Amino acid sequence: MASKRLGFLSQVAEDIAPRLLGCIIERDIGNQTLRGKIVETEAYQQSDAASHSFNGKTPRTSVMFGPAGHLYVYFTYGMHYCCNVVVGEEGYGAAVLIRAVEPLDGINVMEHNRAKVGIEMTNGPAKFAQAFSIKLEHNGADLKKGSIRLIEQPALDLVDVVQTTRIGISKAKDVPWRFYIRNNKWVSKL
DNA sequence: TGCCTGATGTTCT
DNA sequence: GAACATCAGGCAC
Repeated sequence: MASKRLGFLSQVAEDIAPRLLGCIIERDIGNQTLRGKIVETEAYQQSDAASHSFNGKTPRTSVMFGPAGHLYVYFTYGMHYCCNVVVGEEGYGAAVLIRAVEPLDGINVMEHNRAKVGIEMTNGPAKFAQAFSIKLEHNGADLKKGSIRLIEQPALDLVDVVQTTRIGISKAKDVPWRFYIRNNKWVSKL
């Protein structure tokens, strides 16, 4: 019964993170549909000290241990939400953080949500979550259906994908699991 | 332009 | 009680 769609999400996080670049995120708000292209991701998985799942399953991280293709939303720094795509085998805590997207449709709604225009709308994980109005209530949402959907796109040419170390973390900083689209202005700084 | 810091709340120890 | 996968504003240069 499992849909063939998003089947690639059952691979390991560091393989899926670059594969998600170029994929489309859709978000229904009222009678509007926001669409954005993923341009920056980071991989996190259970054996990784920087991952929320590193210390095992907790009420907060239980979604990460669930089936792939769901949304893991967490609240951080007292004021921000970040959203991840749960990946890998069920029972193994892995996810890919969506760090930045390129707005395609519903840009006026994103501007309203962010009170910003241009790249400031979505060039960071918390900015993206705010622009798309993704909050804790969406934790565990199914990305194959519902109001937030992930649309698979053909894999990008590897020459267009840049792989670097992750940013904004204090552990396992040397693990090169951050991926972004080369020469894309919507990628977050640093 | 780039560094520094305050804001803020959930989670875990 | 401390850590935290952040952001934005203020200030120095």
